[in-house]
Amino acid sequence: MISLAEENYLKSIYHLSEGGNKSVLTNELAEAMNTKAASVTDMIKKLSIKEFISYEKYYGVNITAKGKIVALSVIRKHRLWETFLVQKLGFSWDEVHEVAEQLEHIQSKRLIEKLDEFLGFPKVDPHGDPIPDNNGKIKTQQHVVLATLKPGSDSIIVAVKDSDSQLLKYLDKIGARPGKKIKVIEREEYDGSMEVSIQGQRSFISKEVSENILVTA
Amino acid sequence: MISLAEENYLKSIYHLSEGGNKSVLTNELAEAMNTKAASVTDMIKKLSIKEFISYEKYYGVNITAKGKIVALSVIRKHRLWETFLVQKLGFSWDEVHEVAEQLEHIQSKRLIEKLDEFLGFPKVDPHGDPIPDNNGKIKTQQHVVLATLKPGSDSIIVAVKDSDSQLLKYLDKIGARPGKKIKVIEREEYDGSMEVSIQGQRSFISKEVSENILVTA
DNA sequence: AATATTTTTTAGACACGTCTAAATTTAATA
DNA sequence: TATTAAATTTAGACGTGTCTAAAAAATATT
Repeated sequence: MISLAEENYLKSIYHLSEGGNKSVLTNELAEAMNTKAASVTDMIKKLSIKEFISYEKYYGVNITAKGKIVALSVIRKHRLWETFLVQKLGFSWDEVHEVAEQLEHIQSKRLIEKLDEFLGFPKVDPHGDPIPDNNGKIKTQQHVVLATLKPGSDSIIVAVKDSDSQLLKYLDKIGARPGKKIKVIEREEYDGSMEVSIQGQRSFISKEVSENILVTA
Repeated sequence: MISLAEENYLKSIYHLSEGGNKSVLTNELAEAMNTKAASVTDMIKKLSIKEFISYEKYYGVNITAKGKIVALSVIRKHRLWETFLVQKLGFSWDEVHEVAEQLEHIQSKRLIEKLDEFLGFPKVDPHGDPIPDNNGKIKTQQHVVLATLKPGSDSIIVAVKDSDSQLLKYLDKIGARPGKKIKVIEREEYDGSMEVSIQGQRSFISKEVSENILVTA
């Protein structure tokens, strides 16, 4: 059996390693998990014994294939629940993260299969992030950070990086949701801020914001 | 904050005390919680300090008004989720209990309000048990155990006591679901078994079964 | 009423997940 | 390269919830 804490660690390691493509350092994890480095070391040892990660002292951890399966299962559940909350219960996309953090730990294969079916087998969640399938396969989206686009560029928003409620509320206000067309009108080299147009609505956005918006390449 | 274990104990105490109408003994609780008497004593002390129950050594526990609020909130969530699983996800009523045991601990007022609305503010769950309202008010149903009825009696099934999957599957087979009319054809005094008719379908049921079926008075 | 039995509580222990403070290792800097 | 700084691990502790074995209290039996 895998505990709630272990699931959360694996999910975090998966994300921080960008899907298992690089190692994750103790302090990074401590920051992400809102805990202390010493606690991370303890948990890392346990996950290592259970072979969910490989771990070399002082050099960070790497998630194993076995660990990835767990992480992707949790991520799948998280994103399906978020979709449910928005599409069926009428939550707005900035309200779903915390609740989904709890729902993602419900253990029932059947529940997730039924939920997936009930939602019409969605491919992405309300933030545009891809939902891993039943076998842990995830479509890595071909995307680019809005901040890197040059003036005149035309593209479509595919996802939002951060799930911070404040950011999402703001994006909602300027109409920036996955699927919408976005055009870069101007870009200020000094601070990286830009003027964009989303469905005719013009907005000035800071670099912090444009770095959180992912668009088609 | 109240822990998962504490919520489960309070729920159990509420049920065993029949809604707070009698005290609950340590061994009863241990049996219900699938744990040892010593563990129950430990937890009882904690719940007592937090004033969810009152407790006199060697004489069992009584749930307080404060404890009842917690218990009823958990029961409300449990029954709403069961309703969701059956009505929206297509679970059968014998499959929902375990999953609802997990879902009942999700902490989000908003989620439960939305879910309630999504389900059309149901008054009873799939087993016929009343769903407490937002303020912890619960309609105590006027019912009688089928086992006590005399031959010739006509009534309507209102609920099923046990949530055991085997029992529910069996009841499904003989058509015994809340809302259905049931007539006692004959009753064997020796072992308490009876022949009943549900929508024209005749079945012989043992005393164990008839004691789990609640009907209108 | 004295003794035996059952129920409940206490004492002491353990796994989990966390912490602080100190020690160790690696990386950075002079 | 010697020293300082930063990151990481170890040691020892704590709260939660559980357990077993033993002690204490209540109930039942002779």
